[in-house]
Amino acid sequence: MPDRPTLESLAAELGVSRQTVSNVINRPERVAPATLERVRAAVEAAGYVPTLAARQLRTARSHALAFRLMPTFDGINGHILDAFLHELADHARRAGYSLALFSAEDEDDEMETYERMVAARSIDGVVLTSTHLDDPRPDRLLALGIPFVSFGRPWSVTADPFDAPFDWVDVDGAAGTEAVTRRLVEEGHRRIGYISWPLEPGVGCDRWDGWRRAVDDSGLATEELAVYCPDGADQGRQAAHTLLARGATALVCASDTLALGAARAVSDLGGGRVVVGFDNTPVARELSLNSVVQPVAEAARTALGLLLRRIDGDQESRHVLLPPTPVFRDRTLSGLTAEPEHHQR
Amino acid sequence: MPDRPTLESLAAELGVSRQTVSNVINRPERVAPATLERVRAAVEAAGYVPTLAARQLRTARSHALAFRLMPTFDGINGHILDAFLHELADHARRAGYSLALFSAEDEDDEMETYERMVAARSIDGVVLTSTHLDDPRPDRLLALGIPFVSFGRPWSVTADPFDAPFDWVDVDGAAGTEAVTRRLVEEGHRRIGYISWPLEPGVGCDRWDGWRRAVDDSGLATEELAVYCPDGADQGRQAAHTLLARGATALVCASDTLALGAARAVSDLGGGRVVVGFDNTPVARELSLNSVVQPVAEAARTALGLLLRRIDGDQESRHVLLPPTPVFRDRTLSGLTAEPEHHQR
DNA sequence: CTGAAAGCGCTTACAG
DNA sequence: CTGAAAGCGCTTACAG
Repeated sequence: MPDRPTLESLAAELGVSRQTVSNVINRPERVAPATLERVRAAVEAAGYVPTLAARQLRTARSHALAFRLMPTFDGINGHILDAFLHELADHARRAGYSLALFSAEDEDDEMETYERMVAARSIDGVVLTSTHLDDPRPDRLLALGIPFVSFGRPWSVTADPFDAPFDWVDVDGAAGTEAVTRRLVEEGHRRIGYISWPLEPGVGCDRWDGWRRAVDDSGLATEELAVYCPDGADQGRQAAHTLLARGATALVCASDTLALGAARAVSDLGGGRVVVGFDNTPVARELSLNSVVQPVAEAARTALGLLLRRIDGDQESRHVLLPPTPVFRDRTLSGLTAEPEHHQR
Repeated sequence: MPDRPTLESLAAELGVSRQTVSNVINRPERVAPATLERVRAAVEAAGYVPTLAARQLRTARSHALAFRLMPTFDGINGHILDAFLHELADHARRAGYSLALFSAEDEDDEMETYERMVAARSIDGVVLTSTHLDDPRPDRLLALGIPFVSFGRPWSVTADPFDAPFDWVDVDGAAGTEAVTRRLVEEGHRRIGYISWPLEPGVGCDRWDGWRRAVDDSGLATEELAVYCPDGADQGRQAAHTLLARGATALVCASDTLALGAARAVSDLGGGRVVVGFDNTPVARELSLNSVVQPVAEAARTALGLLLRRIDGDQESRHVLLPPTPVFRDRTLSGLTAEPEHHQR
């Protein structure tokens, strides 16, 4: 048994040229059936796998995708990104791509890392996450000329995300809070509060918009029933107390963290009020909180598909908005039974 | 400006040979100061970065480490692995290594992935996590001959982990629960319960051991004050009720998930009992639960150091056990003030 | 359908 | 201190 089989050593052993072996692996249709079978058996027996570096050097394709691991300041909400990464790794592998994971200090550091990776030809594309208002990264990646896809739409005061000159996938948060709110209206609620972080264009604003639409459509009061505060359980609890004092009977929250606090406020007052969070995090599941499930697996699959298409040279920009699904677990909500656990990893 | 600078194009431009440029990058001490400076300036100006694949092919080193993203069945406890991965990515990058992330169905799938990566020469080493009783992976990696380090000691009924023929880093869970329990004894508690998943060698058993040592040493009762149940908030709550009924005034839990449930049981009874969890997860922070902080950053740094040393040919096996740190936040604990938040990411 | 040739971009001994 | 040569292991046109 040689040190490690190569195309050369295998070919010599079989009495064929090494490009025949290469063809067996890369273009089997060009090889005669008999040869094909013979070579394949030998490849199998030797446990031969082409050396990645050699292939990369020759094809100028790394079959690797860059992914920045975001600092999870908040491990509760970081859950969505974690789940997204899992799904992405899964689908990437099936497509023959690997994930080059890295962490960065800040966005400049992040961009420098992409630049270095591109210069070293060690990645074919980038998966961006956690886009925010006036995010400089898409433009810089566009300038770099590296294919990329964003999980998260470009947030902007002026521009329409559907006009963006790059691919993105996002979850329609507004649709989620709207569905939740309409459901609460159907259940008979007339004063439905909303708790979220400050309202500049972004995730919180998007979710706020859904609540507002549903409440407006139903002719219910809105103004004094929205409270804006930083994302945190304590803040959510305080905000909830304010809203409950204003007569709210149900609270729609922009995150499970806020909902966690809101639920405590409700229990401070002896219960009987409904709280709904967002993201269906592990805490929500453990505490049987109502929440909204993001279709993370579908988002990851879609993002990967868009990116691979880009890498293959497609120039057209695509934008995909996916609908989330409310999950009601709280028995307080009349007539509702808890839905089966969604074991999204 | 050429398509993309290579050693060749840079050398031609500067009127030197390409190995001189290569020397400037890899062995600057062999180059005359004047040449060095001139070449460096050109490299900088051109934004030249060596193509990774070519270097890999030549040096037979990928400078990449494999890491399996574990399915996080439980996003609360999965937090430690997430934090570990962050730190690992950080330190790896500083050491010039990248992380090849992948997900796998099960351990067979995981092993096959390592084998393929080794065959394709696309990784230099493996970082193993989530070791368990009779884990088959270390032996298989040993047989593969690929350098690896394990975050988690080898759990076994018979063998001493310090005799293992491979490198591992782990957190001394027993030391954590022992410290916590002794502290509770100092605070005057005489009936201190313990809640954990079933006691086969592993993390739960290790943490149990610390509690038992402290309780035994203090001459307190143990037998009826330990309850074993699956890891979950509901289970923790139920177990806590059992122990509280047996007169426990403090509850040491093997996880924050169990502690979350136990805290609810305590509040069911009107409070006044102390609960301590483990891992200092985001939930514990949000809910001001007492917990134990794992030194994740140090574990990641140590693991990487051991692995790189292995990759460099060191044959000796090293085993490192790191002490965790209790964090008391609950004001119920007399005389204690909340410690400053540990913002481990 | 199969094989001889060229080359991807680097680094590593080895002469000079 | 600097340069000419060889080669890492592949794949891709191109002949035959």
